[in-house]
Amino acid sequence: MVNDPFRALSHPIRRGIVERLAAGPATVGEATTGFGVSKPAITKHLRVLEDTGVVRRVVEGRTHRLSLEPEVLSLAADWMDRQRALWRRLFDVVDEYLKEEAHR
Amino acid sequence: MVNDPFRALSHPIRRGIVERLAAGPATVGEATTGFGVSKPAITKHLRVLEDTGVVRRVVEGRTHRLSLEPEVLSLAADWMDRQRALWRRLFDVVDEYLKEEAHR
DNA sequence: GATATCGTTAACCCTATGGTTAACGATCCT
DNA sequence: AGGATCGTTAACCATAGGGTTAACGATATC
Repeated sequence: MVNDPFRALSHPIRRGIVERLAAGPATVGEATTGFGVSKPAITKHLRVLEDTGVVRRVVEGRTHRLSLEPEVLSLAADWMDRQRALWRRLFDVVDEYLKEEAHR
Repeated sequence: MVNDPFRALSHPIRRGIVERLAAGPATVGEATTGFGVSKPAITKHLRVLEDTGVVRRVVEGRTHRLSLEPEVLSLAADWMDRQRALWRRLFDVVDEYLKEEAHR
């Protein structure tokens, strides 16, 4: 509903589904069995993934084929990259400071 | 409580706080003003960030100094990297397939 | 046509989440 | 001591989140 990729990834089952789909498209059954919850629960998780644009669904007869739509996830990945770059810079600054300190 | 970095990042205000702290340590006031919510709301967001290990707090007199503790966020970043690598591989496979197809 | 299979929808439940106001604790400043 | 400032705690509220069972719709299979 809020189209937030981090929200989509905030539940381990949804991350699990994404992991499986990262290996290639799969039916709902293939992509979601073994998580230890009921089918309606799965349906809801899929709805979140679709609403946020992470997963696309194509109905093929009575099965539904899911595939990953990584553009939205890329937004999250890019955010993480930017943050990580800042952490690194922060580490470098601290490092530099400690070196300067050591010279006195 | 569940120590899940994605959960910590699933709210825009918490991501905002992380972004500010990525620029360097700051007091609660410095890191959290301007989000348009009350102070108790901020306190709760900070609690989530602390519980998940993303942020550390050192009390300095009446102010509290917050600093980023990126190890936990790195877990999330690493997960994103692994996934991204898989998407790329998936793209390559599809690319390869389309090329093969074109040769016929 | 009857039945099995894939997956969803409907209705419901409980807890977590995110917000508020009011009051407080602790420190700093005159 | 008295007041301003930083931030938290307490109590409460509304909604979202994640789960269930029961029933269904639509396709496939015998």
